[in-house]
Amino acid sequence: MKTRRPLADSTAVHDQVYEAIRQALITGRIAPGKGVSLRSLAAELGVSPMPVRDAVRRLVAERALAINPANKRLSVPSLTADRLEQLSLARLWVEPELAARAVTRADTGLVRQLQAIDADLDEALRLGDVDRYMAANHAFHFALYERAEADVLQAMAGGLWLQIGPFMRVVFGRVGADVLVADRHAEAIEAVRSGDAEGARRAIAADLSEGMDKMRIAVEAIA
Amino acid sequence: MKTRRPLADSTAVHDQVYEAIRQALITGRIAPGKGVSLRSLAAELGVSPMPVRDAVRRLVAERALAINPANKRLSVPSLTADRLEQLSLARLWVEPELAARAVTRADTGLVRQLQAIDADLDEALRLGDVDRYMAANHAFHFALYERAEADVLQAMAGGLWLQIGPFMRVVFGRVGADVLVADRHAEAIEAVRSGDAEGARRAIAADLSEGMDKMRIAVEAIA
DNA sequence: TGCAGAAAACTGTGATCACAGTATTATGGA
DNA sequence: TCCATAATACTGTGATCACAGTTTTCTGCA
Repeated sequence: MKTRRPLADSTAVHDQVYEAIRQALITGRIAPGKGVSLRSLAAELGVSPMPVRDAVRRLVAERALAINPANKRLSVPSLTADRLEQLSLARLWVEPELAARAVTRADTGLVRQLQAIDADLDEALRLGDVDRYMAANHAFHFALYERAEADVLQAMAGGLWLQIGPFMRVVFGRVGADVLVADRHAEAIEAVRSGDAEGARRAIAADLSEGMDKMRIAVEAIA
Repeated sequence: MKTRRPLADSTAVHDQVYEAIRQALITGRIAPGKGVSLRSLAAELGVSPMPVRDAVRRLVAERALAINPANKRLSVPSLTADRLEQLSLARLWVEPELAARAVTRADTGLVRQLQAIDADLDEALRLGDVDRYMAANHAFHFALYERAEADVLQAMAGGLWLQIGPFMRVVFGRVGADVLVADRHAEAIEAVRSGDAEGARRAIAADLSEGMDKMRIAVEAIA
């Protein structure tokens, strides 16, 4: 099977594979605890195992995938209450900080972008489309964080989302998306619009805090 | 060149390579901005390029190595003031938290271990052995953090340390190790011994804060 | 001596194979 | 029908090669 492509787009295959798996994880299309393998992923994505190996290595480093130390097999980490607590704490520190920094660099274009994403998010909620909701929620937060121009912190936030993504999907898939209609996005947008950095910090902190609380309750109920 | 070894120790070759490069970075034996390559690293370590490739992929994901997007070549990231500020902020949040958690799980064995490492550190300082100092300083902090039993946070701290390591070495190599004789390790050990979580939090925060301040000044002086 | 331009060396990437384990499935006997 | 055991399939790991692109070195002309 010759998969050599004309490389019209210059991005390396392993980057595309990474992005594909990453999206699958963030939107929770791969369930926690589920086992995956290099060859199965490769077959699914229509590429050779080699770039998958590169992408997986990266995802393991980001703790978005785990290696069973006994048999060295790959799996999506299953979320424990302890892990959830640590991830919550970390998100609650880094993400409000990014939001506050973003405000000082914001413009009306960002406000419009956030409003558009939020509208899409609301529609996804109304339709009960969990996949689309997950993607829109991610897009909202990172459109904002991107503006902070703090690559180290943003990378940290990205890693945390990646770890918590599969979780969210399981929880919301069971509990129903209607639980999370109440977010603080409007509040955050207003803070960005009015240049209120501390307001944005509070809004994002509240958004995360409430979301994680719901997850905590749901995780306990499931486990 | 047959490098197949008897695999007496079960750890995979790419893990050993990772650890070797990691140590080289943490102790600053590879200078920031310096270019490296898969094959040169492989030759240096006496292994084939394949496990090096795996290890490097992991280090890039941890931002301990960087890929030049233009020519895709590897290098050790050079530290900017902006990057230093973000890393400081992140360390200042996560590491005191780990220290505080560690205290609640500490025992006399940990205290003795920390004292031993600190003694080694002091001797390295007296001898002016920067390599040994760097290794001992890392050992001290992570012997403590290890006890927190918070793998997510500890991984974050490890990643931050990995990013800041090459930096520290350059700064202290130029400025001389005598600048940093004053640390807060004794204070931290005492807090661990007496079970004072908040004291440990303060001690580690002060230790980091003062260390990073020195680095900030040195970086500005150099740049 | 200086400087184009060709040649060689080196770069990361991807494919393919071999290997030693582990897990799964099939098989045979009670 | 049930269970131990053998056979098969599948796993990650490492080695080796090919390739296209970039960088460095060498060469020959002025």
